[in-house]
Amino acid sequence: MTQFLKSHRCFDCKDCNNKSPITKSLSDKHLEVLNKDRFEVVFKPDEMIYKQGTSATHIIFLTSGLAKVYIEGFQNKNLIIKILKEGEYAGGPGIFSDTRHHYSISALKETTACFIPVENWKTLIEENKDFNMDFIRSLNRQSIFTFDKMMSLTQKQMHGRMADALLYLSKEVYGKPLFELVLSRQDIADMTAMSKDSAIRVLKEFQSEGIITEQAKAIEITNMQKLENISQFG
Amino acid sequence: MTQFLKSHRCFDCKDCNNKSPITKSLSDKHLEVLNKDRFEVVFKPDEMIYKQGTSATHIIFLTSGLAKVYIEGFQNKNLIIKILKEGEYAGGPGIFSDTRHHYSISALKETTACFIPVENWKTLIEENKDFNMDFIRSLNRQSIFTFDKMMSLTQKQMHGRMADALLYLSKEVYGKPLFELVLSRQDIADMTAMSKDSAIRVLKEFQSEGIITEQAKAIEITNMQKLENISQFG
DNA sequence: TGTTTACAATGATATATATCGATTTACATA
DNA sequence: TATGTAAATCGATATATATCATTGTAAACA
Repeated sequence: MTQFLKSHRCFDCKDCNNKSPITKSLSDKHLEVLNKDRFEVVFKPDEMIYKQGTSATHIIFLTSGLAKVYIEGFQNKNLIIKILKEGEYAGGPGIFSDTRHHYSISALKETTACFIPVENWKTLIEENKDFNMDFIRSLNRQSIFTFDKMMSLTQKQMHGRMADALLYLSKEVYGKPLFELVLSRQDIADMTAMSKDSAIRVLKEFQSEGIITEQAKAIEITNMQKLENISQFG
Repeated sequence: MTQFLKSHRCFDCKDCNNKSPITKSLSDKHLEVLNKDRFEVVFKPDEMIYKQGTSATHIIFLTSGLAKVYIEGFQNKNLIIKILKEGEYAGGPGIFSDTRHHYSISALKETTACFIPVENWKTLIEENKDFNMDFIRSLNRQSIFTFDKMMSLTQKQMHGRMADALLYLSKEVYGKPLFELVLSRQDIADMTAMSKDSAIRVLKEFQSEGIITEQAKAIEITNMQKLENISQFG
């Protein structure tokens, strides 16, 4: 008989709480609301967590692993809009509007996602002013992030966009200049809105100019200053 | 002595109410909160309503006219993200996060904007659940709109992007296939993330193919079906 | 009326980027 | 170890787009 585990890693939202800034302002009572109907699912690399177009019934928190959030376009062309890491959540803009997912999320490595019903999230919004404001603030930060990305993608050429993507991975996702590369070349192309071949070429150029070093499945940024210059003027 | 008029056009938010869906759920009491400290300013064409980078202290409603919302990039390259029309509002993602404006808004023709202090807006959010949900919904719809734009700009080539811009103007801004063109060629270029010269060229091509007709300061879409095809496959 | 000025248009050219075909490499599996 | 398969690489080429220099046009103005 199939067993659905309530929790693989987290036994209670209280334990998870310190990982996710968004839930900071919740009282024990409200953490219990969050905890009540949640369930966790473990995804293998490349498995889909959300599928664009499906019904948006749950908010997800990543309790472990890494996932890519991407919009599926025409002719198999995707655009990766962000990388989700442990402790971060994703609702998607459809949550309270048309209740559909406007992007897909898939696991980049073994990843655990915690699913929280939208109705419970709504309860928190309605009953806790601070949480509500934190949520709105987080939506706003999302927008600012998206605007930045849009400017990078539409106004810089390939080298500048690639620099931005590498800086994003290094600074915001991993927090260090040497990081494992779970993304394929195609993924990197999808982050920078260029063809796979171009992504390969630009990365090679960065390597031969000593800006990055690639060994096995890792990338190290060896000349951060130069990369930031390229980001700014490329 | 300089006179600051409380209102040029609207005497009370109650009168304005039917124009703006976002305020639909407000009671008389809360409309009074909205009304209390608001003030209107008339802008001449090309004048700046918000300047990117400045302090985000007010939400604005357009009570008349038309304005462009755009992000100022590097080397004078701007990206127009939307056109604001009568009854619509703009807060900007900085409102409740870093209290800075992340985009500029300037008038495209004589335009009246009503300024509402952020604190009053916040009061409404905190005291009226329905309004709060409407506001969140509206933020979400904004995000969906931005995602769509980002996909258009990064995954379509010039003709497709131009088609999208024209369809946007026709369907969402003016609501009809014949409309006055208050935008310059540079503006259109800034909407479609291409150079001014390219924008001119693509528009000329659309004209010679009978997709649009341009007379004086107006554009008419004469072959909507064809334009939609170009939008989809270009 | 002529003159200025900003905007629009256009052809020639340069540049950025995508595409294609052919190899190579890495890795999983028999 | 052999072998199949997907991913990465690379050069040649085609295409899309920007840039530049020039001309045209129409509204504003002296």
